[in-house]
Amino acid sequence: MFIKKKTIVDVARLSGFSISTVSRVLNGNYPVKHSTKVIIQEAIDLLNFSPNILARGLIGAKTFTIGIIVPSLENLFFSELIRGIDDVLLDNNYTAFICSTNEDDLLEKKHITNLVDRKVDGIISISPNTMSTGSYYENISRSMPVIIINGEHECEDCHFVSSDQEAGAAQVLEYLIAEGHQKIAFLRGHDIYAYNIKEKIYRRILQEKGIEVDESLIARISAGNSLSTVDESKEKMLKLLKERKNITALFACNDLMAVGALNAAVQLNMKVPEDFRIIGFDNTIICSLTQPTLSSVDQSMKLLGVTSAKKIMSLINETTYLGESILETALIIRKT
Amino acid sequence: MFIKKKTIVDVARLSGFSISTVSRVLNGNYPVKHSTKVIIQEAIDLLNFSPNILARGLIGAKTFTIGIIVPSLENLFFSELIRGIDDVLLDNNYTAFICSTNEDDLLEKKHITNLVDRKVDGIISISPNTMSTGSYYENISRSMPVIIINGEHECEDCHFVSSDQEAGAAQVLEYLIAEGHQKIAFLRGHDIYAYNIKEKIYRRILQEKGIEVDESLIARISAGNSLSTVDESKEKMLKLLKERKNITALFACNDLMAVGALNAAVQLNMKVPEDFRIIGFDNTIICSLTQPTLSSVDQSMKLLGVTSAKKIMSLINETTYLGESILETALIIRKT
DNA sequence: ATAATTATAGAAAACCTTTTCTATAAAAGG
DNA sequence: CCTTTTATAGAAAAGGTTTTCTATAATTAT
Repeated sequence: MFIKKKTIVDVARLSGFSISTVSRVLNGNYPVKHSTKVIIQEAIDLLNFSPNILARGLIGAKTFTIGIIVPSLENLFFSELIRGIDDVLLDNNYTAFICSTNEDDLLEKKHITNLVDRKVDGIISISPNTMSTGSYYENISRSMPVIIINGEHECEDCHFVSSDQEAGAAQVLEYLIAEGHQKIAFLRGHDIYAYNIKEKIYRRILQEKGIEVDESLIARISAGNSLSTVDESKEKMLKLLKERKNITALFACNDLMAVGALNAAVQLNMKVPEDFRIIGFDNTIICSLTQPTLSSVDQSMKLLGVTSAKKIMSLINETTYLGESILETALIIRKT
Repeated sequence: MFIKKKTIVDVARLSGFSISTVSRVLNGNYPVKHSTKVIIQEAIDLLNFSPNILARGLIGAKTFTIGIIVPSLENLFFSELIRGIDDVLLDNNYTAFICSTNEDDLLEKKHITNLVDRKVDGIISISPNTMSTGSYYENISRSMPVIIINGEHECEDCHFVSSDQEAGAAQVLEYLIAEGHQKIAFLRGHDIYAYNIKEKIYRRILQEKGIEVDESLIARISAGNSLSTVDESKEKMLKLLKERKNITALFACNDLMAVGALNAAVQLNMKVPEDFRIIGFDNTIICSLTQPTLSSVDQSMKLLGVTSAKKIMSLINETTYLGESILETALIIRKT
């Protein structure tokens, strides 16, 4: 029913040269006489031929494919990150399988095995559920390059790229405490590194500053990166703010949660930031869309993406990459 | 350096049966004696074998891969759409190459040829630049199923899934005019179908209602789906609102543009919606995050995604799909 | 009991490349 | 002018599957 794509055999036949020679022209890795190169190139153009990447991958060479595993595409954090990765991949003729786990362990595992079956040349996983999928990454990191962004350093052969979440979180807490806040709530998602590390810093800084950690000020929602995160955060914060009227500030683990909290505050007719200061994390574009605009910690997602992509390219091509693997964060104070 | 993945040969050797029989167990499309099936399955499990999808694809069968071409991932419209597609793909053991064109013709063409070389089983393209890439789609639609979402019906062998953008746009204009607005601005992006059709309706409805179309009220920004869209729209609207102080309403082609316009109005201390009514398009989650919340036209992106994915699955598997290809839209009036 | 059928499983071709090995022709060296 | 080297290009193997064709064993029919 459908038209067949031209193969290297067609080019060979038309040009009058052998398959091998055509292949050499295609890859340019062996010497070919200029005149034959021209003839073959003409045939290639005429037939509009381009090599079958599956066959190329099959012979054991590279598939020019990597896998990107993200928790969700519904948080612009990941969109910007992917944009950074994509830019580098394009330059290297790579294409990505973008796999969204919807923050589901089982799905993440399924994606990993799928990517292996598809012989990707490497995997970049962003904020993975390492608690549960750790052994999977451990395993595949022995057979291909694996880069973990903003994840836990538990996998021996994995490579890591992270923004300095500890520093970012510390800045938030220090800023709030310096402003005189004592009752600072903390809003986080489920059990992954990105939230755990922030909670750890939250506890540490409070303690350092002599503020007792009040467990009832720590709120947790089920997932952190879906469209429903905003609403779930709002509900959670509505409840919390009604119960504990002396809360004056919130550190939210990402911007979606922060927006939810802001919506809750508005509904309760609280003045933001006078009655209630809110600081989010990631500094996604959403921060400048809300009214008042949202304070947040900038992670430079695009750079995070570019860095990890460059790193995985050099791992695949076995060249050395000399670049930072821990990127700076910066507290951006806006109107909340 | 890296560990080699087990192949069907390993399974055959371990189980004592031939490669063919293992393949038959794997695919379940030919009869195999129960007892041997059990033995082979044991070997498969023991070796943790799963078939190499490249090899599978190479023999001409399916690659279980489709390509998704989107203008951007930085508009949540596309995120939600992909989510819908993904859900269906997962059920069918398909994986997608998600290709973002950044609204660039050349890149879109590059993606298309790349997808063909990778032997995808089909392509879903969302809001493509058909003006310029049309012939590409025309071409590949003869060799594989192609679905165009919210695009122009210019490709003979392509299949189309769209939300009823005409009806949605008409509703907006009729609503605004019924409210008494006469000076209605229109904000659009570059030359693609999604914006062209809305402009067409804008002109038609105004005319029908006896309002003369004022060309200077039609504003155009360079691209419509990137992070910079908000700011570019804001600048454009600032200029327009300053020049033409009698504008009382705006129909923006998507939510990002509408947010930009809202920001402009706020900066000019205009009361929204009293002085200036804004209606966007797509009804992305952003609409409920702004203050005041944004009115918009709902497109049900997820359904759009699910529908096109189901359609392409039935095209690939040559089964018939009986479903709507034009989905309803609905005007959602919020606070702008 | 023998012939004809059916159930089951193996052998080999095909899919499209890359790459190693081999062969030829041209150039260089003596 | 003959031998050795070099430049160039072809032949063939390999990569891991699916599938068609073939072969054997088991069953059924006569």
